[in-house]
Amino acid sequence: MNEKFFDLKKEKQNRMINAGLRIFSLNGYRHASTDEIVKEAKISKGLLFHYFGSKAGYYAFLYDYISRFTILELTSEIRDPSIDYFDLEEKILTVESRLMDQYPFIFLFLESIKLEDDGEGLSVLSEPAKNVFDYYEEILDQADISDYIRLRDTREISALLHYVKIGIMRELLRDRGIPVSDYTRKIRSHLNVLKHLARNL
Amino acid sequence: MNEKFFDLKKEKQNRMINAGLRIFSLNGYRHASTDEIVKEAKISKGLLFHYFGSKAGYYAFLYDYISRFTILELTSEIRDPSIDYFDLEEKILTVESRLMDQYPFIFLFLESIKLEDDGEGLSVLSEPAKNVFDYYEEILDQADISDYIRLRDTREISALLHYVKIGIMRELLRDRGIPVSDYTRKIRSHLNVLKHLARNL
DNA sequence: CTAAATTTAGACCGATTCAGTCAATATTGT
DNA sequence: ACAATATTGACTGAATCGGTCTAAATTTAG
Repeated sequence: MNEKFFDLKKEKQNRMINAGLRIFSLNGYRHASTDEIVKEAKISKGLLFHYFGSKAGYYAFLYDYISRFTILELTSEIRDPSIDYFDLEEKILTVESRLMDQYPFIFLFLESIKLEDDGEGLSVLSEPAKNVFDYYEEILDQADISDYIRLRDTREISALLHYVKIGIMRELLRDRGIPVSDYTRKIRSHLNVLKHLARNL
Repeated sequence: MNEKFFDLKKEKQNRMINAGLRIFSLNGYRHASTDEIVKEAKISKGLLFHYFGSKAGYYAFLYDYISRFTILELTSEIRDPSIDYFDLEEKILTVESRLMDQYPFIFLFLESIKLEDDGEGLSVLSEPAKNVFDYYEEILDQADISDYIRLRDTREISALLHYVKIGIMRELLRDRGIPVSDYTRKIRSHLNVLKHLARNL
């Protein structure tokens, strides 16, 4: 990629990043067209290829940039994960909300990579310092669950919460008019239901 | 469509139906190619157009057939929805399992229609007798929740369960080797976690 | 102000993919 | 054996694809 991309105005950078996150999440690598991406980003086609060289290069950049950024934000906010499990989940949610304010489709993009089956798309994904999903598992395993003795472990609730998050984010994909804060609020509400249920075990 | 489709061997009918359900769920109407569908269904291209006339006609058939079939199975199995809420959810799950044995991607297909934004794809969807999603809401609202006094209503748990179902089904989309029974078991396990939590309120 | 350097646009290209057709072949029923 | 029906897949023109390139717009330097 062309490093001068980072000299562009932040707003334009984000438009170019968000367009890719949305179109790739929606259609997968193969069916995501660069025409659709530049239209969404409101830039010319030449510009995309000027900065990223190729569709594959652009895809690789997005994955690398977004996964590093996510891990960075999580590590800096959550220095000690051995706190109460639901407090940790809330903290994670706070970080995710902030990330989504800037990149609404960030987690749908990461999720869509799990479904990716196109050879070219897959071959181009670098393994960033530490895989995002592994990182989640790692910190959630350190959480304190002593308040919920009847809960053997939290994996099932974490998985459940993950499904809820993805489900609500996919609703965001549909209607672009709805602000991100609405989704954060919804997710927090579901988290509270679960917390409430678990507290009373 | 050509009604003689129903004279084909059931196995071939189902192959033709399931291929469409999978490819349309995965890619949406516009990016789902008939080439990919006939390859998945192991039939020739001519055959698809012989029975359904056009891509749009095929899409319309799938929606109409699948949503009628789903409602039919639900109504015949659940004659009285005013039973205990979690018992009702289990009953629904049983019907869904049976449906997924025959059409593994049935609910992902219905879900994907919510995201559909292609003009031609949308214009062709007939409103079947009663919308599937409305039907779900209707019966779930009749459930008995007197055992869970602290639960104001079940909407939030139903929504949560829906997200879990869709999430697990999407995992099914990835790896075609895994049998449907695995997914049913997983969903049932999550349902049990929720039931267990709610019972102890 | 001007000229050089840089950024951006979008028409354009050859290749590929698309929905749909159709003449030929295979299968079925009598 | 023969007619009727079911099925195939090569083929078509149109559209779309990733990527290029020249020229215009904008910014920077003197």
